[in-house]
Amino acid sequence: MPDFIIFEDNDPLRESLVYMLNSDKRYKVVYESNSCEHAASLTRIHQPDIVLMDIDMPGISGIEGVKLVKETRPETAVIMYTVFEDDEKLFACLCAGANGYLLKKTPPARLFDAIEEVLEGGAPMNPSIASRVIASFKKKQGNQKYDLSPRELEVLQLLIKGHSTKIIAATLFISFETVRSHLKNIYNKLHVNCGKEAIAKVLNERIL
Amino acid sequence: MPDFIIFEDNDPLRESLVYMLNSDKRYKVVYESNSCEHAASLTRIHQPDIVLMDIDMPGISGIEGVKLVKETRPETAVIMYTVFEDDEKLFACLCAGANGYLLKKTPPARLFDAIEEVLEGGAPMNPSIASRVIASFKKKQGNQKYDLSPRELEVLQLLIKGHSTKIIAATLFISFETVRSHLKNIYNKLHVNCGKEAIAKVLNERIL
DNA sequence: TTAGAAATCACTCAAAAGGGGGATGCCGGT
DNA sequence: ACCGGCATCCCCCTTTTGAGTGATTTCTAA
Repeated sequence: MPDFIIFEDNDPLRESLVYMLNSDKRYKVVYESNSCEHAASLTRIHQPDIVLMDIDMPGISGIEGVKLVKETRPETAVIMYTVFEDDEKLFACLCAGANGYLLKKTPPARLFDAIEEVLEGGAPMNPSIASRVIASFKKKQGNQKYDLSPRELEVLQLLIKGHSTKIIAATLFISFETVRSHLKNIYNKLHVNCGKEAIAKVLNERIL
Repeated sequence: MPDFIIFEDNDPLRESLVYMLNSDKRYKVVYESNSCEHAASLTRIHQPDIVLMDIDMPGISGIEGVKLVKETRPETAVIMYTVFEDDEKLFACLCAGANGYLLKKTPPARLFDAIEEVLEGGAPMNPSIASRVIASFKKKQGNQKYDLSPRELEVLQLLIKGHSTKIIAATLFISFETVRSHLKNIYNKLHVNCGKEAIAKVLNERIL
């Protein structure tokens, strides 16, 4: 049963979302909040599968909120639920790692579809949003969500072939210790703790 | 009259094969080579009906050779003619598209039978080879070429999520040392030396 | 019935990997 | 001129892993 957290400052709307989701026995809202103030710690504590996030909230915006959630727990799917239709906020959210982008005019039934869609790894969004995203692909290349340096990429590519630190060092003609440094930085950027996790993450999420 | 190409680096053997086949007025050897270096272009040029292919050759192996021939001209029948009886090479050849697999200990008379067999669309192979192929089909469904036990599969599935030995042990409610035993066996069966290589191999070759 | 697998656990030893520091030099932007 | 990112290297220390051996139990198939 997927766990939800809802960030939405409009009280009636938030409550009706909570009510809707909890009415469906497939879902469970484990937390609701009217601000992104503690998005990171809430995510760490509740380990939600899906986060519904408004953009326009007092204090920390939903765009920052997405970053906080994703940095804390990248596997949590974040669906933006907002009135904003302008490109700037849209792309800011997607760059921050949002999995879906729904307008508040979206009928509730479509919301449930969207939830199922993200659970299956999809990226639900309104048609008008989708077309803008497609259009942007002509130039925008969303590779570096992990912001790895060129050298780190080289090291990572060797790592995911299963090579040891020694072999990587020999291959790149640099010292063992340097490779270790790169690996430490890579692990931090990928939010993993060891090479095995890194390989698993990269290959499963086809990051490279 | 079916045309032959023979790839065999052992000169006396290759020459005797050529002599044998050309002595039979039903067959014609249109080319012979001691390496698979130009297997693709030779196949394109001579359009052979049958290729006799050794496995162990300097440079490009016969296994690669089969691929080259089959990619160039799928209707050409390839008969592997080799001393190797081990499963790994056998299955590699069959996966690469070999039509038959004969051991060099096969008497010449049987070789002619085999040629007729492939010309009729059959798949000639020595009984010992055939039995291994049949045997492999029982398990081939579940996990493919690596014959992992059910428990080993469970461990491997956790491994490729990047989990540590400790975590795997806790997840399966077995001891740390048992997981280590399973991992050692898995590494042997996958022909790798460490977990990172195993993850890389499994995910890159989408074995699971 | 017995030989062989599968699964379980244990112990040793050495190598590899991970986490924490810190240091240097280079380069680009403010 | 200064700061930050990048790449390079070094040290210390702990944990994890790999490799080798060996043992027990259970179950199945020859």
